[in-house]
Parts: sequence; C-alpha cells; structure tokens
Amino acid sequence: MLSLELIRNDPDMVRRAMESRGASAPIDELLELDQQRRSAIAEADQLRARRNVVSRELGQAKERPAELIEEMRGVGSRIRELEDVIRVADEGINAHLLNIPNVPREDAPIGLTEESNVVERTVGELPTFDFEPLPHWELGRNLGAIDFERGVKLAASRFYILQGKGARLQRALTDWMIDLHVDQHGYQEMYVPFLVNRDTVTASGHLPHFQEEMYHDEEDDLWMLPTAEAAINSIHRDEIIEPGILPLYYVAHTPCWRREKFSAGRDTRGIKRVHQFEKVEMFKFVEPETSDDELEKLVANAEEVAAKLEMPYRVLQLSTGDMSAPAVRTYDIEIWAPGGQEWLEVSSCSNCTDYQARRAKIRYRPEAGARPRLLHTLNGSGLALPRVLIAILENYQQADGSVIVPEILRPYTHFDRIEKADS
RNA sequence: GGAGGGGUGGCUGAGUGGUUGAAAGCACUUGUCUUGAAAACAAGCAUACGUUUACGCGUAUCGCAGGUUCGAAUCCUGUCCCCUCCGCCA
Repeated sequence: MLSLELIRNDPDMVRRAMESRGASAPIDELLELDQQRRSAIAEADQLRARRNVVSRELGQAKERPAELIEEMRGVGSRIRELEDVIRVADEGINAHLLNIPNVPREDAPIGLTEESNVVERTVGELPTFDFEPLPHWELGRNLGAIDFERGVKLAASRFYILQGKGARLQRALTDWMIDLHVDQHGYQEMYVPFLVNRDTVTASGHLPHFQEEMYHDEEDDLWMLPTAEAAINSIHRDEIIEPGILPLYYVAHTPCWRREKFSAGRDTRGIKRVHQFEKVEMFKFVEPETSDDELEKLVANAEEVAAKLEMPYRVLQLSTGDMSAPAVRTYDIEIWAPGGQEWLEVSSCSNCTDYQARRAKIRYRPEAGARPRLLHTLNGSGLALPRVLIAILENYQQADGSVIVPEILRPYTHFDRIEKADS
C-alpha cells in the first residue's frame, strides 16, 4: 500500500509509476475522497469538542437545561452523519489503495512484459552431453522417482507423487537449504501455519492482487499459503519493533499452493508448474535505509544455493510490468534445464519497501523514545522445489539413464546416485 | 463440542454511566544528589488522525464491531481471542 500522503503530494510521479507497470490507479478519485474525508473529520472533531465541554459541564451542574440537551441531541446526530461520511470515504480510499501497486525503483528496467527483463549475470557453463539429454518427466518416470498418473488419481491434474529416492532427494534439498541459511547466512528458522486468515493475505498484498491464484477455505475463511512470504510478513503485524532488534532474518519451509488459473494449458508436462510445491523462503525485516543493500545480500544468499549445487544459473532483473505488486525491485534466479532446454525460475527476490509494512502496520523505533517508522520487508525463495529437483535430474543425468546426486547433498541423501533399479 | 471465567497503557493492576487517556506499582528516560554506582527525590514516559511555518491545539483509541445516552472503560447485542473443567483426539 502506498501512503496517501505520497499520492497527495506527488500525484504525477505516482501516475507515471503506474503507467510503467501497466497498472491503472484512480488518483483523482482518491484525492477527491481524501478531501471529503478530511473536511468531514474537521467538522466532526469540532462538534465533538463542543459536546465534550457541554457534557463535562452537565456532569457537574445541578441543573440540566432541556434546551441544551436538545441541542446536544442534534450535535450527536450530526456527528453520526459525519461519521458515516468518514467511514464511506475511508472504505473507498482503502479499497483504492489496496489495489495500487508499489512505485518501482527509478532504475528498474521499464517495460510491460518479461521481454523487458534484463539479464544481470550468467554463472557457470551450460553442460554438454554426448547423448540426447532427457526431460525430467521422462527421467522421473524411468527412475521411478515421480509418479504422475497416481498423483492425478489422488487429486487432480498438476498433482504428482514423488517416491523413493526422488522423495528423499527433495527432503535432502530442503534440509540442506534450511541449514545453509540458518548456519551460514544468519537466518532464524520458523515453522508457520500453512493456512492463514484474510488479514494475513491482505497484509502481504496477495489479496486482492493474487486472489484468483489462492485456494480458499470458505467455512473458516482461511487461505492456503501461496508462499511462506504471506505468513512470515504477518509475524510482526501490528507490532512496533524496539530499538536494536533489526534487521530480522527469517527462513521457513512450507508447502505452497497455487491454482495456476492463468496458465491453463501451459507447462502441463512434468512438475514444473504444479498446484502444490515446497519452498524454502527467506524473509527480512529491515530499516528503510538498508533495504536496497539487503536485497543484494538476499539474492547472493539464494544464488549460493544454485552455485553450491554446481548448476549453471542466471540472474534477471524484472521489468516494471513483470514485478509483483508489492515489489520495487525484483531479481529472479533461473537454473538451466538441459532436458527441456530452458531456464527454470527457481527464485524471486524482492524489495517491497514499506508496501507490506504499511498494510500490516509493522513499525520499528529507531531509538528509545523516537517515533515509530514503517520498516521495509524483503522476500526471496531460497530455493523453490520441485524445480530444483527438475534441474538436478536434467543436469546430472548420465548416458545410462541414472542421475548423480550433487556432492553437497550426499550427507543428506546418504546415496550418490539414482538408478533405474531403485524403482 | 459442552459448562464456567476473563480480555484495561511495555508489564502488574484499580476503576461499574459524568474534569478517566485512564489510579497505583514496576520497567524505562532525563535531572538533582554522589568520587562512581546504588538508594532517595523530581520530572518525563502510548498510538493514530486532523490542524498549524512552528510552539501547540483538537479528536479518537480500555480485544474488535455495532447499539442505548446530552455523556460509555463502565449498560445492551454480536464477534474474536485466552484460561479452567468435561468430552474427543494426531
């Protein structure tokens, strides 16, 4: 959520920013509602001040003049009218503000589609094979690591079963990634609810922007996490962080659920785009002045996962039109998948500045006695499964159809190769 | 799920319709005193909105949302959460 003050003070800048994202923002309606709201507040406050004085006098007086009480009755009903005006204006303002995305950083690549994304760097050599590398859905099936048909039988299309060493490889990846971020990058591990309430998904910006993508339990109005970001953001909702605490680094492993409504018919083979997947998510609460630097460090933490798995990857900076609503700058990490001959998005790291903090009312006190300020939030996958699993299967496949386990995972898998005989 | 109890400022805890944003204590900050510290004493110590060049002023907030009233922390309704006992249960 943007601050109303920013929109009031520099509406043209906000208009330009929205244009660069391909978003519409009803700035004029907002300013009009703001005007209505403020004049109603001014009048209501004056009337209440008058009523407070009179009520105090009446409380002490022996006489209760009927005409004065009659006047106050009128004052009371006028205040109620004004309160309705204020409430309606507030609701209108809020509804608009919840829909307006963040203002991108000045130097973020401008463009409305992913075509305008910029490749920041490519790390590692693309592997060459002296045989035809298979896509992961064939490898997974051949090795008995992935069961697509039964996944569909249990649930629906785009669901899958990992089995045997395939399941274990994913579990090893998860454990290793969490350990890396906790032991070497200074994150605190968190286990969070996988179903969260409406306030939580609104605070993160997933409502209203991502509503169609989330699974929703109507009976209790609970929402299945589309990402741990939504949950972690609300850990400090409605709090004031005392001096000396920030920055806070959290990492959580959760399942993520997405309807993939807008991807119908796309990536239908394999487990690249599925309704349920696991993710290790990093999240930071930081002081505003540090958030740009913290984003670079966050990306470095995520990149390290790909680097240590010894797979080629590249880092993109997303264009204004391709970023999610809360972000002012986003880097994606993509690992090369030789079977499918494509770059696989395995991480998205964003600086959301005060966008989520304002929605969630998360503030911090710079020093004892100082006024609270909104803090900045950042999030990044570190990394997303099962796409890393796909990348491992395809990058580490051998001529005989087996798959070697990346060195660094072997203490976690307790095996170094997945072979056909394992199925 | 059934029965009962309870939600007041950073914490503890008064307050049942009228100078109560809210007693008191603790914690915290500053000052006095002290060689220093402690103790003692004094003062300060919430958040948001509106208004103001500024000092400031006004309004709101006692889980949340409505209602009654000239006036609500206090009365009424709904709702959320917590605690105790019973039942059920990974």
